Amino acid sequence: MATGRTHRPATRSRGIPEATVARLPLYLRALTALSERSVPTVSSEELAAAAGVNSAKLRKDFSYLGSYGTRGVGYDVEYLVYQISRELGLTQDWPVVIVGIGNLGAALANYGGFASRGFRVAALIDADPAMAGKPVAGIAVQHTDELEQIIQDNGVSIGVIATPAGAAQQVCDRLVAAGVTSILNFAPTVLTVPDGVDVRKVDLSIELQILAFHEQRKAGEETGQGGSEAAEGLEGTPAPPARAAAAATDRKGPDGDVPAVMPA
Amino acid sequence: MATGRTHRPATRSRGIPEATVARLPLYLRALTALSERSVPTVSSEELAAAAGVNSAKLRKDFSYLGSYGTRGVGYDVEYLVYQISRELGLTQDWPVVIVGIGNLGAALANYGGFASRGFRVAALIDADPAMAGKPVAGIAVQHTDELEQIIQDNGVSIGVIATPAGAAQQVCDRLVAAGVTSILNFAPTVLTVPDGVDVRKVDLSIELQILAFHEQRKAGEETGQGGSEAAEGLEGTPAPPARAAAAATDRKGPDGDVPAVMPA
DNA sequence: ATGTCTTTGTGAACGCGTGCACAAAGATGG
DNA sequence: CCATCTTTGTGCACGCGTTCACAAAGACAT
Repeated sequence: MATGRTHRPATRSRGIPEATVARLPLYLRALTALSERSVPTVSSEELAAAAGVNSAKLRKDFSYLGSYGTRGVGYDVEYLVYQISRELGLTQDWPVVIVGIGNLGAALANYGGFASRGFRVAALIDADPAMAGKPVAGIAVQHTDELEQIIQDNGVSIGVIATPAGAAQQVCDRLVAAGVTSILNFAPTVLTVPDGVDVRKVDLSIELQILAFHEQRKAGEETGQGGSEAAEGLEGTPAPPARAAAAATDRKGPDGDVPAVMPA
Repeated sequence: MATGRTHRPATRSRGIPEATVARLPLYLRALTALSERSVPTVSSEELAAAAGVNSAKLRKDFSYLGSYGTRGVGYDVEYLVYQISRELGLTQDWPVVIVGIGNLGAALANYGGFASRGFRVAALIDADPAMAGKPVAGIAVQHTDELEQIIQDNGVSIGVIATPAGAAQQVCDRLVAAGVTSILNFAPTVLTVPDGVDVRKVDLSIELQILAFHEQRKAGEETGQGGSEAAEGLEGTPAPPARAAAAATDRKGPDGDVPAVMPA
């Protein structure tokens, strides 16, 4: 409560919808590009196109941050870059540790997108003693034993897990115990964390599976036959006695392309 | 999604909600683990816990697929594994090409999660002539010139883009022109694609930025003052125009979005 | 068979996010 | 100073997704 400022629109700080937060980095990227081209101002329509979203949505998103635009003109690029950066907390430097320096971990360490936006790789950690001391992306890999010390010394609050699935939870526990409160998880596992700790996961195989679903659907629509009818192939699969039969008959029908969805 | 008109007027193409589709891979993973432990059946409560979701949500998700459970008992693990696999289109083999074999591309090529679920890396493609022929993950890298031929010969419909941002759109266009209809994009760029083409993006830096936002919020609550307070520093200038100068100084270097891998 | 007990499947209410459409705000020109 | 034109900011309606709560369905014991 610094100034006696009348209550700022409650929309401030707390009220920003999660969906909006997720888009802010997108806007920031588009704005940065404009900034580099020395574009002074931009309209919601133009910026929305650059970010790949609807202009109304963009305006509403910005409205949660405040009234930073000028009617009849648009938004001041530099000003908006600063406001969004501040809102996202990118005006400060975030030390990050990457645990698990395999192919993915190394790729992340080399990823320019990190350093370019207020994130600094404070340390690379791996459980393999043979990796210790080995330089990756210009940084010497350290052994897991030093994990706690590293986090404390650097005041790290964000950790990236790029270990095999089997080690993820254990690493996660140690990170949290050491003080990390935000985790970006690349391991294909569900992490359990105490309240107050944020976890975001990036799952490569899941993304592909989702694409496969749509791909199959597209193929099914074209040919008039989809994968739905595959229930027949159950013969070879171990299925529950009664259930297999029941489901099969249930879905039998003209087989058309009656999806596995049954309206009541 | 990504960009362009991914707006699906919901042709009621399929009754399965997008949110449900996104969770199916999660259930599948948990079920596979149970299957390996030879667990015969599982209740919605147990499975939900393993997948990290609410049990009611899980039951509703499954209800879109059909009635595959047995009241009083639960779900037959093997049967459900098959049903979900089929629904996701994983009972068939999907040839995939990875374009851009830098650190990230190599990591993806080595990622076991792909091959283990019906995805087969048909080819690795890179624009650097020096990479051609070089084996990565046991597969010889091929030059971009052969992209179209590779896609046709292998009947590839899913492409993964791991190139620098600058090359992404161009690669995307070529992939689409050659017949690819689903794209997984790792480049920090908004891709524009024609209708009928699905694009999913994985943006490492965006995920970190979202974490930073929450981290800042947490820090702000603790100290009783936080990021919002930072606004005070600028409180003197309510008008955008003057703001530009101040904001510009804090942004050092043009950096922009440096791609994950390889040079342009 | 019948009753009890477990777990599913789902109707209904609720909340969030999206997109439309328009009034208000400010720039611009006469 | 007034008229006109551009673009923001937002009230509102709609649809999707989540969650609750419970009846129905089946297993199991007696």
